[in-house]
Amino acid sequence: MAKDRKIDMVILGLLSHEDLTGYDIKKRIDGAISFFWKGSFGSIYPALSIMEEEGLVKRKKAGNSGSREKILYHITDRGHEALKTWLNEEKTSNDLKYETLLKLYFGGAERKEVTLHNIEIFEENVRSDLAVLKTYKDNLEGSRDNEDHMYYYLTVLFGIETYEAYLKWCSKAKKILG
Amino acid sequence: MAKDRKIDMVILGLLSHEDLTGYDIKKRIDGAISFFWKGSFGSIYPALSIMEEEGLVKRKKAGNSGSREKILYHITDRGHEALKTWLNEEKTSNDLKYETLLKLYFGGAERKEVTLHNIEIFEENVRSDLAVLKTYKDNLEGSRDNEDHMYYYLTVLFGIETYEAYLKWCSKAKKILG
DNA sequence: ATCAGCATGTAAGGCGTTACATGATTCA
DNA sequence: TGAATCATGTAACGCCTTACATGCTGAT
Repeated sequence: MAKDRKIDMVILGLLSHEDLTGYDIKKRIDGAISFFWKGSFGSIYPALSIMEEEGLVKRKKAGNSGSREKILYHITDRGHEALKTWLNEEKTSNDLKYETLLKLYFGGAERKEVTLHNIEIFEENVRSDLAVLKTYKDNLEGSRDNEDHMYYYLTVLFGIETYEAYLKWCSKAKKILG
Repeated sequence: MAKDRKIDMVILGLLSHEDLTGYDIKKRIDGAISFFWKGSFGSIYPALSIMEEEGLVKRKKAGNSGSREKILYHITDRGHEALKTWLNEEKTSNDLKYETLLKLYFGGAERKEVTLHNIEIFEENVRSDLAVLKTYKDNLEGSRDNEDHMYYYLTVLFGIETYEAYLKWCSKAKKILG
């Protein structure tokens, strides 16, 4: 297995719920996951090929006759093992790159208004993302169902908690700079 | 200028305060900045060479005689312009990769205890980082000085606010999972 | 008919890390 | 004298993004 390619784990995690095509995987990543991870076709398709060779996933023909194949991937037992091994690894690295904070930190090189404006841009983005997260939360709380949704629910709660902290900070920061 | 190499801006930002060697720059990045940005020698030294060619920084000899040169870099006017241009760009992308949340999201593939344990690992890391940030804050509030420290202070506040939100979430999550 | 979305993939290149190589200086 | 830290740099490689190339399918 690759040393550090987390996209593999994203794919295995998604496939542990259901069989998916590469295209489906991309859509899932662009959904709720996009708040804490990203991935492009250019990383997904090659990863699927490599993992197929490694026996972590396998193809399931959707049985379309003459047309271009739509490739459904299925997780294998070895794939499940790899996923579990990763979940049990102590080392978990969160790689956070806030360009917003970089600009803030070096704000002294420009007029105060520029920094204030940058905070406002950040604030608006956070506000709109937070609104999305809250609809996710409401939907999840509306439909009372199985345990699997709980993990999804917890990531949404995480997002809401941190985004609200961002907003609180924005107010404070604007006041201090003001 | 490179399309998207933010390390350039980190370097220019640091040099806008004082002349530094590549080694110094690395130390600065590993300090307070490390909470929201990272950088290694393997990216710093090449970036300095490229930026020197572009006229954004220039060397200042420290005047050491026979020994291996210690290279002090100084920001040029063009460098200052580049920094300001970047500060004024509307597009600011925060690239956050939380492996912790990835593991949480796919927690359904393992026993609940594994997820609980992963949350606890996260919680402990956050707790110790938060303690560091709070000492930064206390030091900054102790020494009442110039405006430049204000930007640094705001990034520290940001860290404290979000880390406290993380801890709040950890408690909630453990209760929900428990 | 045409356009958006479904679907798979490749190529080029940028960015960054890790590990290595080298040597000076400082302090116990 | 030996270890830690200062200091600069390169090489190999890994990972990812962007852009491109190609064609199908379903709705209006």
